[in-house]
Amino acid sequence: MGRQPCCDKVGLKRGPWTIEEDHKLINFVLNNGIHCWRAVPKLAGLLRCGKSCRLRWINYLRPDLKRGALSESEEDQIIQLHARLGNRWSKIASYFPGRTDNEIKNHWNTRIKKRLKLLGLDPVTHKPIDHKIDEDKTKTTTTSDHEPDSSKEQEPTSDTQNETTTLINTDNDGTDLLLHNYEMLCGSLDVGNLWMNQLQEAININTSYINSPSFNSFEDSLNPSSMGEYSPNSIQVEDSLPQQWVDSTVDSNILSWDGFNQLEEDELFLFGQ
DNA sequence: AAGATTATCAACCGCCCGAGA
DNA sequence: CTCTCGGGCGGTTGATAATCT
Repeated sequence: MGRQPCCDKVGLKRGPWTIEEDHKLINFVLNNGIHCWRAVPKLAGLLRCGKSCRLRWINYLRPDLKRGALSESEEDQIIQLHARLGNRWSKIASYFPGRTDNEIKNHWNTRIKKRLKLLGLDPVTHKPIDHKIDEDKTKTTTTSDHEPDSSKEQEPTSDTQNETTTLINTDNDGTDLLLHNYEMLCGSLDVGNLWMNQLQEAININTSYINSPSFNSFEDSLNPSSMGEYSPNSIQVEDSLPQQWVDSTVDSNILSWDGFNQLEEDELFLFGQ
């Protein structure tokens, strides 16, 4: 029998999102917030399922996303958190404001795994590969910390919390960091200014980028003839969302930047979801 | 230059869980 | 208590880009 699918998939679009679809989703979320993902595609005029919209928003369109490659220190932090938490990517991602679980998972699977193997470490156990068999033999007598028992949530205790967060931020608590970022997004900070700062940053990046050799390919990505299926990878700058918007909407009135400045605080609840 | 291989990452799938009826 | 629904999560796939031969 099985469950019904999350949505009626007949006639729904799949695959890469177009800029137009992104605009529709962004515009809808900013104007209406998120109450029910299932309803979003219909209300936003998208031929996508709610899950797909949610994923697109969380992994790509959220304004607070930090894009660009993960630094080596971030990698180290991920490794240590993975040793503690296992494949609980969302939990690991919660220690990296602006990073998504998908991003961290991908990074783990494509890079960190290899890096650990090169170091002679098992990516699963985080122990030397040569000793894996021996470790397995003794595993029954010791508690494994790399595959945590899902029945007992391994929330860091005050001690482990300190131990963990020191590697996140030497002079700050990870929770505080998250709360700080949350407050930044939802609290007293004017989101319009936040966005305008990012816009300014994006403009600065673009200004230098225009003079770079890869600007031609960047220009191509803006060519209306290529406005159908597009790949963000083709834009070879460390692009944040606002930057992409600048790239794609600078001459568009689909989304007015002025509108962000007018957002009331009570309209910002969606950023805290 | 062209084809083959590898790397990257956005997106999808299916399961699980919690909330609410 | 049971069932349904929606959101969230982790695993996986597939398209594209980058690199190699």
